[in-house]
Amino acid sequence: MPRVVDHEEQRAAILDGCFDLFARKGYGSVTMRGAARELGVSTGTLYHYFDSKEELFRRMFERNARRDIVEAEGILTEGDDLRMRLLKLEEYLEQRADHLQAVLMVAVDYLRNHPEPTARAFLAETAALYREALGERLGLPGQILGASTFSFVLGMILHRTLDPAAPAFSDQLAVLAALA
Amino acid sequence: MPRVVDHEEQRAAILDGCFDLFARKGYGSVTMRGAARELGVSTGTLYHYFDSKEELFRRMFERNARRDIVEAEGILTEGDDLRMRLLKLEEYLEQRADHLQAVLMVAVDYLRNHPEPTARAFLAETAALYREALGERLGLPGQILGASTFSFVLGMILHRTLDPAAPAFSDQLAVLAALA
Amino acid sequence: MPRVVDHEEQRAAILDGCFDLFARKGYGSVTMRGAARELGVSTGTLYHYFDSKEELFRRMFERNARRDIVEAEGILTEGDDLRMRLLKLEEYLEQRADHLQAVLMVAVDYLRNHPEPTARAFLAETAALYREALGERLGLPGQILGASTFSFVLGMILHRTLDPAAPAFSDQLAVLAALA
Amino acid sequence: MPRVVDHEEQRAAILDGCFDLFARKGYGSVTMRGAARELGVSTGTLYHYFDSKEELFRRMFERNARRDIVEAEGILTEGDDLRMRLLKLEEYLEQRADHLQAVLMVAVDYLRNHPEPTARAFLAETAALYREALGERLGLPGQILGASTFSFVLGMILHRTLDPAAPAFSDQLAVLAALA
DNA sequence: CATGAATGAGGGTTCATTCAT
DNA sequence: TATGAATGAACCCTCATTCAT
Repeated sequence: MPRVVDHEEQRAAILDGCFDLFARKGYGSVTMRGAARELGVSTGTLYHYFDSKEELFRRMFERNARRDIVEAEGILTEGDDLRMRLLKLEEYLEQRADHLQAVLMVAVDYLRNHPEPTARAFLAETAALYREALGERLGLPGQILGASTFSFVLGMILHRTLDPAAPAFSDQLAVLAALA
Repeated sequence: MPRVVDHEEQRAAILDGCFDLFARKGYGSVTMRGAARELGVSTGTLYHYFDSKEELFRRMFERNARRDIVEAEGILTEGDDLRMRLLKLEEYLEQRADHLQAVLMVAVDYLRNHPEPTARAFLAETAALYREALGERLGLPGQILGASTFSFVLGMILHRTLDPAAPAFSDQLAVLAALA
Repeated sequence: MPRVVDHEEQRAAILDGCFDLFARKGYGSVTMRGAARELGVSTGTLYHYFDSKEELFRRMFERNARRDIVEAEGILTEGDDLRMRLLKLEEYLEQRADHLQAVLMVAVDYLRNHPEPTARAFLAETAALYREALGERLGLPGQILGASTFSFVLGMILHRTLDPAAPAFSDQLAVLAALA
Repeated sequence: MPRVVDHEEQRAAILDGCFDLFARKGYGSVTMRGAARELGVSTGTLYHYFDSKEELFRRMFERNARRDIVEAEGILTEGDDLRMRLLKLEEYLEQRADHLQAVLMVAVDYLRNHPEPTARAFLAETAALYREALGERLGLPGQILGASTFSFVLGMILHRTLDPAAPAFSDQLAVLAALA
């Protein structure tokens, strides 16, 4: 037997250690050497577990998305009325604002570095995961309503990223709640 | 001082020729050599007019923003009622969807390549230009309402970028119009 | 000592499985990991049986040479007259052209990757095996005649490798036969 | 104007400086960094003049072939009878043995590193240059005779490369002359 | 005996920028 | 003013070999 290491566990450990790095610096600015150094392994080891930088990124990104969704589902408990659920959403967004900004940034960044259709498809799938979770948890009837709300959330996050002086999520969501 | 005129004309010509390049390939994938070749000048000339790739980008980006806004103002004519103005917005967005997606992408892309505060500040300013133009033209009372609508527009564009299967702008704006 | 038997069998199995790999991809392009995978063993096992990639190659190469010679001797039966034997040679060469090209390629390839005198000496020895077998089987009197014929055969193989449009072995050998 | 350098002259200077390196170490063992160092330029400069290692090699190889042929033609003067011309060939081969061995080695080496059909085609073309020059200069009637002689010459060179103890060119050519 | 995880120097190549002309 | 040759650090990735298990 080789060094007593559970292959899948190691992969997971690397992925977990990677998210921050990608989130902080962006896809294009993460170097495999840098990642290896940060993780305390060699570049060879990184390539032992992942075929390429892109594969490393994709697995990390998907893993993160699933975790985000689980976490969101823990907060956006069903059953309450819509106003209540919007408040929960606000709480979640505010709590995880930095993280979500990072996710968005890194997604766009990845897209720019990989213009191939497969990369687009990968991101579309992952975006759908988030969108569906949001629509479901918010109990919004109809696809379009869910997608529009997702657009709004996406936009608020991006808006704040581009301009930190953008209004708080709570204020913007209040507009939505008032209309609803 | 005819020299100066030529000088400024050259600068402008370079900037105009640059937007497509940045939009198509992204900030990180534009090389100064490539840009020079595409523009039919030498790298030396590029550096004669602009101190760095970043300066080239900034001037190009700002110039584009001003043009976008002028164009939008031509379409989002004031005077009509809100529903009418939302229809005009829809028309503008649909017409310029690709361009606006590119602008968004390139902005985020630039941010990732330049994490310094000055870069953030530059983008925040430019974002404000767009936001204010939108609020004004739509005749939305109150900053927050304007900012929220801007978030929504931003989100729709980004949503479509991440997932081309996202609902059409018209459908999403219809949700907004129905609420209003 | 059944252990020893197994051991030697394993070595032989590895060597036999290796030739194709080296022939197909060339010395420089065979990786120990790739070889291990193809053979269905681990890199560790490879290194257990052979000290280095070079040793693996040498043993494989020599083993192959011996087999080639045995095979050639089966075809180039003595006793016939020279013209007859040249026809047999032609038959053998045509039959095994691809294999012989591969042997030649891999030999040169190995030489380039190991410029040390010991590597040259190893190849010189192996070349002598082929040359002597050829001279003997063809019944050529004198070393120089044998060596010259060997040069010619070598040249035909290399010629065809460099330029697949080179004349067929039969046509070239006909020139030789006509002179003889 | 940029640094006063004739582009084509520089290219030629690099190519000339490269041959020895490739000949000495083989295609696979020449690194662009190493080549740059040896030539006293930076890797960037190498890539300024040649798109890739392969292009550098090809141009160098073809240039060398043309020079070889010009040189051979200077020695293998026409007009003499065949025996005389074979003596001249012997003189040329002996004089340039090391060089020709190197050419052969590097050609095979290149083939192993670039298995693509275009690489084969390139080598086939270059081989044809040598073959035709030889046939013409030796005044050999018929394609097959020329090609066979080329095979023989190729074989002698390779033979000597594989086994330095192989008979001298003169002795082997004497066999040919005796037959003719 | 056998495994395969781990290493890290080194591979080809890119690119923002400088500067002699 | 304009040119483009030159730089060299840094990029992603490979691979022979080692060694803990």
